Amino acid sequence: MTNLTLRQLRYFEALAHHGHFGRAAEACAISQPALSMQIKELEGSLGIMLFERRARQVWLTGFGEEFALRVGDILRSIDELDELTRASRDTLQGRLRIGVIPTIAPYLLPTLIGNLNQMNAGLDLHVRETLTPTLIQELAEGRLDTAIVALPVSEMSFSEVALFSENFVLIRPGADEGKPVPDRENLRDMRLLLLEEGHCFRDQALSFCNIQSVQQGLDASSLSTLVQMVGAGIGVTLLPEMAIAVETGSACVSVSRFASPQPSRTIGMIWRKTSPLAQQLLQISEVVRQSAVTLREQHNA
Amino acid sequence: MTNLTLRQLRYFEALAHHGHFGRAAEACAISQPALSMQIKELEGSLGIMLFERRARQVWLTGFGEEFALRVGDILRSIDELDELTRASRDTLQGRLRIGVIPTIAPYLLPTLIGNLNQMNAGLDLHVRETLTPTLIQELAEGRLDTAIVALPVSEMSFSEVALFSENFVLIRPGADEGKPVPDRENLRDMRLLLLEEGHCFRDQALSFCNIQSVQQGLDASSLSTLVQMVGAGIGVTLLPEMAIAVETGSACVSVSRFASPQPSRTIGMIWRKTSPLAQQLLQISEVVRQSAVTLREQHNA
DNA sequence: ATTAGTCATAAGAATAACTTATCATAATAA
DNA sequence: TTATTATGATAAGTTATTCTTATGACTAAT
Repeated sequence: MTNLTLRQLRYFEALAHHGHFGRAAEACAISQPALSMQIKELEGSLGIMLFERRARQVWLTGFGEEFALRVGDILRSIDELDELTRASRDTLQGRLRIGVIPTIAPYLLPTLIGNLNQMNAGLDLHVRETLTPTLIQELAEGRLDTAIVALPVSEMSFSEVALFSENFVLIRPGADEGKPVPDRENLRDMRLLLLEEGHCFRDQALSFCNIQSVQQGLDASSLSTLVQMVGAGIGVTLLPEMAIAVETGSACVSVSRFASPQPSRTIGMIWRKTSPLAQQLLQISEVVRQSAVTLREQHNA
Repeated sequence: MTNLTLRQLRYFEALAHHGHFGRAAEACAISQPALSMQIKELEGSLGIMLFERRARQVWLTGFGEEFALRVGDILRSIDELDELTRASRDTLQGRLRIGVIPTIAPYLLPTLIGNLNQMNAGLDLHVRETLTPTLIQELAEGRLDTAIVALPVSEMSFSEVALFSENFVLIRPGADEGKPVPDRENLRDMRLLLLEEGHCFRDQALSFCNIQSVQQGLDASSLSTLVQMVGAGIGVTLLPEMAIAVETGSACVSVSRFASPQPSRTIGMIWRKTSPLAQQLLQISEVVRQSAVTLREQHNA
């Protein structure tokens, strides 16, 4: 048993509906014998008659009626499966697990989530905020669908697309407002406050200053803390552009741009090359890019 | 679209479960390429990837998970369909529409319904009580599955089985108790009360008396009424054996058997020769026969 | 008695599904 | 690195299923 087919169920439903082999067959776009055979096959494999055939009419047996009710439900479920598929084919639906580094997440996500939800009704967004190495591992293991990180990541098995680049600005105590902006050489002699080990932004800042490491045990766990420390006069720090609006609102600090070439980093999106979502992730990346643009415009306005 | 098959869904479920083409194929008792092809076919017809394939692992995409949930429900429904079928194959389940003539129904049905329900848990019994011509028509039109009537019905398109025969007894006013039992010739001269036109029992009674019709407009609509009329001294009547216990309980009437050969009729069951229920109806007829036997024994005890 | 309507059956053609053999790729081991 | 192993994809050919057309059988209506 259990070799009944959806085809048989569809033919069965048609015959139950039309009560006439010829017309049911026509409705199924097949010949009458083809339908007769499938019905016969179905009844044979079930071991029960579904229809009573009489000279000029065909009707369901009692069992056939019960059967028809269930078959109707099943075929409707199959139809829904089709609808679900059609709805998901182009626009991404369902779960999307996205990882974001901590120096991007708090600033970009509010806008991004808003944009994604607006464009994509059926999206179930799971956000993971953690350091790049963890994101890379979880992405590789299939526990994330994509991640927003600083490029490059240089993983052979990942695709990456650049989204935007953001400059770094200098944050000094409020009292330093108006003082000349130091260049990278001078910066090395100032007390530069940094994020904890593991944050890519720490490495990017160090790299700009051409130093390998700093000795003092004052590393902060968030940009927000860094800015507070600068406000307290403990030292200076760098901030990615995107964080300025949020982080310097309340603290009394001075924000200065560096002379060209300004330090910067490139933010991009990565996913497994094998990911079947590649197509849609590329679309998503466009939304992310647009969210960053919107954010910047809001800031400048 | 819409040419996805149950086979594909079963293979899909197996692969989703095992996460491994080879083992899933083994579980489906097919070769690995066969499964690969069906999955590929499925994904192709859907237009979406269901699995992400990597070197040593295969997992569901987000859409695939949603898909799997629904597919699981559908396959379980199909399994239930099988169970329903297995349960219905031998013992009659579901709706059974049975017609019974009015001179049998009130006496036989209580016992019969009890027996059927006892033997047959899943039986949804619909009883129709009306005159033989109506029963025959509704049976022919497929609005009944079977009927219990007096034989013969002589319809070419019906099968009939005899169930039992029952004698007719004479019902006279209580005061006639002990008087000699008239034979059919004498009976013709007594005031014989009958059911309305259309009742087969009316014709059977007339036939026994060798008369075509009676003139008086005193026809009753039920045996119960007839007995009440006899009790009131209006005349005499005949009663089928099965009705005696119920109908003569309260009225003050005399019950007498005729001399051999006693008048009688044969009760049988009929159904369309084309009915797929034939097999089971034959079983049902055995239950009806047994119910009549039980009834008679109760009466004689 | 003949005709028309309807479903079943038969034979052969077209499709679909499967099997075995083989290839390609990537992770593991040497 | 290089060889090995595990695993899924592909190709070619076979088998099974499903379809079509032609025809038969039965029954109701003319």
